[in-house]
Amino acid sequence: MKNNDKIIDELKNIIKSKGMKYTEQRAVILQILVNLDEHLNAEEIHSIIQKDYPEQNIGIATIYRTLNFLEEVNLISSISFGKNGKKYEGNTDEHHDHLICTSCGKIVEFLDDDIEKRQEDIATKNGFKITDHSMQIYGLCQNCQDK
Amino acid sequence: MKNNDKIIDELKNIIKSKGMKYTEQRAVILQILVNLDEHLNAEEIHSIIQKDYPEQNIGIATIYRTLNFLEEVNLISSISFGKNGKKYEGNTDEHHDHLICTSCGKIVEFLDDDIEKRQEDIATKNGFKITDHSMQIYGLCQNCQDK
DNA sequence: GTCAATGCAAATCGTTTGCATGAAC
DNA sequence: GTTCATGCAAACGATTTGCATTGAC
Repeated sequence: MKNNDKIIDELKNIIKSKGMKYTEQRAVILQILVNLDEHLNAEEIHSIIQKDYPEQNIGIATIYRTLNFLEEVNLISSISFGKNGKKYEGNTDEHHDHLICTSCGKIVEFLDDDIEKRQEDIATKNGFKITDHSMQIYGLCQNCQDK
Repeated sequence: MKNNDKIIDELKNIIKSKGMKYTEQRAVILQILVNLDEHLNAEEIHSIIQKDYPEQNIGIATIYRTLNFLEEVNLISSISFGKNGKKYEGNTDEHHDHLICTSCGKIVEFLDDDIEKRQEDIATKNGFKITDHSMQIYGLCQNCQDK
């Protein structure tokens, strides 16, 4: 739980520095994303709260508001699917990209230095500044190919 | 207009082979995406039709249905934005990827063989089959950085 | 004439917003 | 006590669906 405390401290600092107010809701949502090593969407986070934190009654609007805020201050990040909306994960130190199954939604994380470098080169060459280093490869995972 | 005829023939063949029916609407939508060298969303296509094909009165539902169909049979392809929805482009022979400005929506197409190869390697290593070879880099374009 | 495709309006899904209430400071 | 955050419900925008009508074959 040390990691946990650290990131909650970070949250508190950011909130204070922005003249905002620290709330239990924000902490719970951040903790879920940091602790569970999964990619979750707003609805899934809502369910987890109802199951694991039954004393909390967090509205779905608050979840969306909090997710937007946490992403803005870089404590979490999101990847978006064609239509299934967005999924979030707690930010770790290491940047990585995603391999996403378009059929079942399975996500594999990977990091490839060559691609990272090439990405930067291409962006620079075109006058772009990569803001979030986000890249996704869509395809079919083994299971879904077999169907 | 030769290119045009060719792709419309292709459309006709696909439609016939599937026991479906050829309609003017489907042809118009495909032609717009093939002729205009732009990335368009459903609403934009709708406007273009009202302006350039005033004799046609194509409902927005038909546009969505047609776009889904055309993408399924690989005559067009789409890229998706965070929330601004999806944009479509006519398929050319050469595959390419997209560099997308998250602020103004500007899109730059590029192709990098190294990345293509690495992508394939990574996908294969993880049991994935890349279905649509889609990759997007999000960032800020020159203009939007200057603001 | 049959069956698929269309246009329209209503429905749906994910997400956002307005507002009165409640909690943090 | 002031101000920000919350929960709720209503609003929203993009996309989909149900259904009667139209058009391709």
